[in-house]
Amino acid sequence: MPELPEVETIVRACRPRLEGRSIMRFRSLWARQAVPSVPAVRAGVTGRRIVRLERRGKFIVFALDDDARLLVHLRMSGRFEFAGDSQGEPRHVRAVWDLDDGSRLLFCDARKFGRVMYTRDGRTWSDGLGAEPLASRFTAAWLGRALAARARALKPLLLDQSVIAGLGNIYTDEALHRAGLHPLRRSDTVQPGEVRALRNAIRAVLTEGIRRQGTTIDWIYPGGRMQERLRVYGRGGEACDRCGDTILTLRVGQRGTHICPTCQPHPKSKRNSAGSRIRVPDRPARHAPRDAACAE
DNA sequence: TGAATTGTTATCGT
DNA sequence: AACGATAACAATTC
Repeated sequence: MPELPEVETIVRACRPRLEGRSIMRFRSLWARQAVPSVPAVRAGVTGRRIVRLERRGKFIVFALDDDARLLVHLRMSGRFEFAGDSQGEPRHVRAVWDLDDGSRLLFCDARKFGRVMYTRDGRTWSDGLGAEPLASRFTAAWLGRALAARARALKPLLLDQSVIAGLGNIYTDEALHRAGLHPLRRSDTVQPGEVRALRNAIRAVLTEGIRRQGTTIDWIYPGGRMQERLRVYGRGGEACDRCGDTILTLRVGQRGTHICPTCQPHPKSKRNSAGSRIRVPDRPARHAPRDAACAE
């Protein structure tokens, strides 16, 4: 579940070992991770020097010396490891980069959701990604316009990578709690003072997350200490540190969601009855597998 | 065993 | 028609 702070921590840790290195060889042990294809990635990166290692949203960006980019998305369970760093054989190795100093970078990914993407389009590959929440342009005014431009529940909007890039489930819940906003609050009803609180809360949780090197809640991401500072995430049934009320776990947009009902009062009564309509798809409408049509 | 997790895509409803 | 909500999906661990 690496979100922005975890990815930033990984990038900072890998930067001294990757910047300036040349890629001698690339191997993929899981064909579907490579976009557009394993041969395309291999041809693109072999012999190239890594000029900079950067982060954009939750993407790790290898800026290559020919202006092409290698993008790695860790998705749920991806992680980087250097060969020899840990005792024993690394598990779930899906890709390997041999570098010119003899070191080897491993991409390990138990669930195989991670992606390694090669693009020559250094300028516009990230056009579909939203604002960087820690950039100076991420102001209350900008966020206010983004919220007002849509009529969506706050939490799904904050999780939408095309609006803001980098927030995931943990930091979204934390930011909403710190801002005192309910995850189902409609984005276009948020008042200016609340927008400022939300903007500041987002930056505060992400900054603190980076300072504490991310959140470690399971075996996927080791080394973080932000879990000690979480106020709602994973704390259903416990007392809110701020008001003492019991933290609730609910379901918002198919995501486990944690709130303090006192600090984050529900918007209005239950005016939006759309949310109460439970539509049961009588038939999952299984479509014919489309792999017949699009051979890869 | 089923729940949990991310982001993309297809589809349904308004 | 455009937008928002929803579900399915990829795969694995506990």
